[in-house]
Amino acid sequence: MSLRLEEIAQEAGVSRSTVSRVLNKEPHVSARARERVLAVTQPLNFHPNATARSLAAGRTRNIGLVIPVAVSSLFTDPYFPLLIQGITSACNTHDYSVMLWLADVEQERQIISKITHSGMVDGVIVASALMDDPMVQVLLEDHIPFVQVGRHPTDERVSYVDVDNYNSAKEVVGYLLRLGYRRVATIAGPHNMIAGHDRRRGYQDALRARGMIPDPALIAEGDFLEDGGFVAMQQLLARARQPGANGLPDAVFVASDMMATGALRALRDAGIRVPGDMAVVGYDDMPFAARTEPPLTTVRQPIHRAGAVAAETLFELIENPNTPPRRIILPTELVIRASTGPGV
Amino acid sequence: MSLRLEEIAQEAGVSRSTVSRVLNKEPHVSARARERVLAVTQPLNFHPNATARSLAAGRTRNIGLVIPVAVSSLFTDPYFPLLIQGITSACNTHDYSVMLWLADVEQERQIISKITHSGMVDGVIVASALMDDPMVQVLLEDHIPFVQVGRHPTDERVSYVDVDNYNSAKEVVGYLLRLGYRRVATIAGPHNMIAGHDRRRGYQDALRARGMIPDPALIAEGDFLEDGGFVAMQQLLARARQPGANGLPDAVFVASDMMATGALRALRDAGIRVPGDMAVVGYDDMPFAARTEPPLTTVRQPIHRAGAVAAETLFELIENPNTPPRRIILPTELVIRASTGPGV
DNA sequence: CTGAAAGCGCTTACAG
DNA sequence: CTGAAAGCGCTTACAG
Repeated sequence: MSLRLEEIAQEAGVSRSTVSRVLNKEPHVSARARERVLAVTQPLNFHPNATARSLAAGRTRNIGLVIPVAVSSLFTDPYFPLLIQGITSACNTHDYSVMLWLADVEQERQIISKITHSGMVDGVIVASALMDDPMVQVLLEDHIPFVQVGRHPTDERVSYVDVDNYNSAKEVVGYLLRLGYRRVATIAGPHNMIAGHDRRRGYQDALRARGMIPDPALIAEGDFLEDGGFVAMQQLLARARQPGANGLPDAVFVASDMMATGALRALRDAGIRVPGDMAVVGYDDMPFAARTEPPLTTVRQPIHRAGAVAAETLFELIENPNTPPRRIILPTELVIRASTGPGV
Repeated sequence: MSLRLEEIAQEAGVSRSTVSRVLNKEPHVSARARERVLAVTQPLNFHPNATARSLAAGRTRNIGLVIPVAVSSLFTDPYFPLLIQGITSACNTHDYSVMLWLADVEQERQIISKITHSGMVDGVIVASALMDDPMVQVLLEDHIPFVQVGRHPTDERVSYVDVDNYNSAKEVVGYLLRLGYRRVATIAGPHNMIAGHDRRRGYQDALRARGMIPDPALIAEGDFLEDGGFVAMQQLLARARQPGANGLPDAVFVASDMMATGALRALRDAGIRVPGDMAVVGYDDMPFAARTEPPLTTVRQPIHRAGAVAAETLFELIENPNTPPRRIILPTELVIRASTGPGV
């Protein structure tokens, strides 16, 4: 169907090897040969067959992006589009392509083993793995270069890029405390996801740092999505109405902006004013966080950049197989808006 | 690194050809040979090298998903994640993989020609092409099987899946008219995107069908995103305040739910009540449409399904090269919620 | 610097 | 039904 190196070689009056060398930008080619080859190759917009090239070279220049099962429902979260944009943008500039797998419950195992055993990709990015995701072990055992978006809690062979969820959460809760809020609740992310876990710990330790004891009644858990935040806030409100309860929280740290919008909606429904009756903080600084009612104080994390850095780190691991595991923490930033008010 | 067919063959006591046949589920293999092969292949979780297989077979079982430049900013729209989920899900069940390209301004040409000339994929899905996207011509000329999500306005060689944007828009505007609204405005999508174009025409013809003449002052254009809807609504309001204007619209058909949330925000800011002062209609029925304030009357379109159908159509085109162009229209549904009120 | 040739790991007529 | 062998279109030592 398409032209082959052979045809180009004939046309240019050189050997197939030389054409290959020119196309791969290898150094030891005479200027003359190079010109001749490019003279026929450029106007034709010729690209060598990627499959044959992969087979011969032993590398595909493809990376896999795997978004595991339990979080694929999270795909309605603007987090993933941003991450994907970052990844594809790095791939474009480094001449890699990305294969996308949204791993489905029953299919996950099967997909992973296909990926790892069939040589479709040179490496893998795992987005938001669960804390106990077995996929990571498979990748490790099979020596597939991979980087995880989100740190691995225990295994230090895992390369990752993440933000400092623990300290950033601690910081923003500290900010609430300094504003004078005293019953600070949290709507945490899933405890089996590392970001959920770390932000929750940050919340707890911020309280402890002030000599306060985290009250389980002030901790609800959501799934990082809007509805989850809505339901979790309703739980918090219901608990506050129980006999013997200590009344409404005066502030809440919500572990994602999506959940925060759900929480705001629950508060609106309940006639509770923000920040007058309750301060609200989110996490992510999604584009919409500046436009919620009221605008959301939140923690900005560089999602697009995390994607790009993850990809670039993966390229490094692929191209230098002896690179030790890379653990990269990207900076966050506290963004103060109206939802936390002036304090009490 | 990995095992090859050769090793499996030796272990199973058959030839490499036979192993290949078993793995490819070809019919003419004796039960005995099949068993022997599977006996060694299954426990090992063996997968033949995808690259070698592609090269030998002349097909990759990969499809490309290309989201062109001008819409890649739209990637913050939940539309794309839903579409992608539909596509990957069909790919999983049909044993295809998807390669993802978000084509960037300068890179688009380059990416397309790499895709079409290097044989990385057997076909391509083009999501939301601009009406004059040159990529389509390239795909056509190079005889690459492809299907577009969104119809092509003129070229009947293009296979696509779409919804009936024109009639569904006409229908929902007709609904507003039957409710008694008389100054019905629209916030249209970009005129260079087919969906924006068609929904706008549907709006205009619904008015004409009632003997009304579309008033340019009642037509604003947005980019399908939240901010675009916000700005467009502000324009509409500003025009209504001009000297000689005929006052506020009493209803507005917004061409996407995202823009509708922006429009609602602009109305809230301006102290205009929905639906009391102005009825608002969206398009898409995104998950959040049921939770806006007030909940949004909208047109439900099956985005996830469109992705799956686009993929399946592409598989058909790939596997039966003589298939004539397929033009598939998926059904929409009018979803009535509070934002249009009981009528006047 | 350059070319002839082996080889990447499969699939698939072809012959039996 | 099965195997030996050619061939897919490249890359890359190897020799010169």
